[in-house]
Amino acid sequence: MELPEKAKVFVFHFGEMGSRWGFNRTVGQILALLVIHPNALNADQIAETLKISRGNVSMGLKELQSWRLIQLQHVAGDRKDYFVTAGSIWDMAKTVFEERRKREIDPTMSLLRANLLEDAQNEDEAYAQKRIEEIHDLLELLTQWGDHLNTLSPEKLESLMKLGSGISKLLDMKDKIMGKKNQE
Amino acid sequence: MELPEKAKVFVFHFGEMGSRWGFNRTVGQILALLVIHPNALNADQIAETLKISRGNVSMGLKELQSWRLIQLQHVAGDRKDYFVTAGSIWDMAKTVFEERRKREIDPTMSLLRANLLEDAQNEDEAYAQKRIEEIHDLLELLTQWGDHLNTLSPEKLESLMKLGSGISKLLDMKDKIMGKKNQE
DNA sequence: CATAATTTTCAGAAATTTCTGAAACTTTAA
DNA sequence: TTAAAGTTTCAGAAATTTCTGAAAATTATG
Repeated sequence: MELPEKAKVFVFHFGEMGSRWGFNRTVGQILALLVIHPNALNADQIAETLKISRGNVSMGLKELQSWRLIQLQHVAGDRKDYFVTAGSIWDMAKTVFEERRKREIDPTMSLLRANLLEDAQNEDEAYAQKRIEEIHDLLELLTQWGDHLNTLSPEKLESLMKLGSGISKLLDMKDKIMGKKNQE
Repeated sequence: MELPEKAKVFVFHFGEMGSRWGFNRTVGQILALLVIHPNALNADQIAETLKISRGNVSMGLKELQSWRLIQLQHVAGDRKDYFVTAGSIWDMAKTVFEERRKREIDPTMSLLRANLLEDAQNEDEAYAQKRIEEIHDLLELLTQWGDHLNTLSPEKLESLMKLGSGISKLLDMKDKIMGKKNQE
């Protein structure tokens, strides 16, 4: 299956960018291909289209499944495994955030927390701990906020994001109405 | 300068994680070292502490400066260049977001936009364009939102993030008050 | 200006990551 | 069962990234 030029550019770009998002070039290419392809594809088709080895495709598909970004789909009368992307673009973005958090933020948080449990032996260590605490608190704030946003319905989330500068006004409004409640 | 065990663990961890955040191991280690160190450090001190070559440190410092994460600082009576982290942890996080956006999101957006300007030649291309448009719109929404959040004062931003599930209520409140205004 | 101190550069070495393809394994169905 | 169809694994090859260290370039000082 020969890819039209436009599609090629897209797939290659996502190959390069893919590495920024936590996976390697071919994994990025496979995902991009599945995103723009209207039908489910099997491993042989992917290998042929991207001109990569069958084994590499197998590993890439496994990786994408572990990221929950693609799904196996059976095609009637065909024994091969076919794959499609899992959910909408929006769903996939959410999944990438969640997975990256699990893989990158959570381990860091544990490490920082463990560090903060120990006693500082001198002034320098006390300084280091202060900084580590700042990092920890920032990450905690960010991840908790992410969790909250995740609980919002897509519509609410979208309307929140589209508020733009309205957010500032809304916050003022809230402060006026809620008043001193939270300042005791 | 020998690093205490606790500091070592932190620095090495950020070395590993650093690569996730867009730079390589030594760059991550140098940044981590500067974060927890109370005083400015020069290239020789960094090289000795991290046991890496002088040339590598030079490249790493250049990289961190291009990220605007560290700053040159002169020490009276010393000709060497000393470095400290640029701003608070919060400032640095903001900077990382901004820089990554510039390096990763913006080029992707241009590519997607260019693709959308072309006409689809057939049904498959039309499908691909639809998906590409979804990605484009999502990225645009995210980056614009990021821009808005960036304009908020740190206090407001923090109070917004700490709202937690209050966000949902606040949005409902807004809808009630603003009423049908936006639904015409 | 000369030279000493410091930083930067960059070719090649080392380390790491990714990829291939043949062999091993699994599943299906005759 | 057995064999055919399909998938996964993984050792070694290839590609890529990172690192070193000596030489070149830059900057400061007497």
